[in-house]
Amino acid sequence: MPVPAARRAALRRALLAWYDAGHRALPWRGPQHGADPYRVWLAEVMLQQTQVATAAPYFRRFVARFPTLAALAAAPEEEVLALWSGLGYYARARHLHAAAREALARHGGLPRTVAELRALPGFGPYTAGAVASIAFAVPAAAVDGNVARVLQRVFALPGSASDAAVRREVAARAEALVPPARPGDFNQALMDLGATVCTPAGPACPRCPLAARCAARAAGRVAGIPAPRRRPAPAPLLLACAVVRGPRGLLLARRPARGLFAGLWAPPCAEVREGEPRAALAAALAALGIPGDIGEERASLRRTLTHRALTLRAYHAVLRRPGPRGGGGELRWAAPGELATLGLPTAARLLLERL
DNA sequence: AAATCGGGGTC
DNA sequence: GACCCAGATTT
Repeated sequence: MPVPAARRAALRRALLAWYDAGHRALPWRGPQHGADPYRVWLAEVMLQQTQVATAAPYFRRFVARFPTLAALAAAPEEEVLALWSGLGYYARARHLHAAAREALARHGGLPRTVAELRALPGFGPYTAGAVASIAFAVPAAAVDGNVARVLQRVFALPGSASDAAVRREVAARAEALVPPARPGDFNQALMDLGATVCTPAGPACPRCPLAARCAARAAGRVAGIPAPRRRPAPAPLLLACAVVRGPRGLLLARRPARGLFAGLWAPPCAEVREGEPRAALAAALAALGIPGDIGEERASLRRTLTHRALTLRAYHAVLRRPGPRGGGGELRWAAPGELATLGLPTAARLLLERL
């Protein structure tokens, strides 16, 4: 169903006026209108499935170390992951790094069209639209969780935001609504509104610039739109980890390039079944080329991720042969003071704190 | 279409 | 504990 032109114009006007009257001051929003495309991109990636308050300190550290796309492209992946450590969804960092190199080589910087952006690693429909509209003033939609919720309510589109048919309908409305002028401000206004006013629970409708034009409000259905999504319970996962100490610190192994905590450093771990963690952990050490003997359990930690109920158990272990010599490989030693500068997942940091 | 991939904020 | 967050990629 198309949005009538008059309604479209009224929604745009009300939203941009609200945005101009006092949007949030955020580290990636430059003082003047034209934002730095690299900073816009970095912010969008960090903000994927991540709240503004969580991402902001990471953003500051990241741009301090890598102020430009060229600086990022020149860095080793290892350092990029270290700066991402604790933020989660680490594939984002690897894709960001790969995309920086690719964009520099092929376009001399970030390309300016949705299609070209979309072809880079880590650019999905949302991020391509957000960067194109905010950094390059391309009238493209950028539908994130906030925008989807706002539009579902404004147009009274029932159902869960994860439903494919709902997503298609919301995307179509968003495309039709983005104005040719100030598309980036318009998209950010929708996001700000969703984050600060049209919140998932207990939205502040009396403060909403769109309240008079909101179909869900008119129908008294704001609380039921969108419908909550049901997630399956996280599957249990037991990881046994070897705590190996040497003269140069604690032994770390790089996680495999795919899967959980991919590419990060952690004590050598093995996914094990309840009951035989030691044998499985010994086999994992042998597979790494460092056979060892597994001793007593030293610490354990439970942690729930979105789709995993993680249990980590740390076992004291002694190598039968000397461990790795230098860096550059899949194994390394880390002195206690070094851990903070390395890319470890939060679960591993918390486990080590308990030793 | 469903699963995978973190961590934290919020009620 | 449930639900969500400026989602993308793989299967």
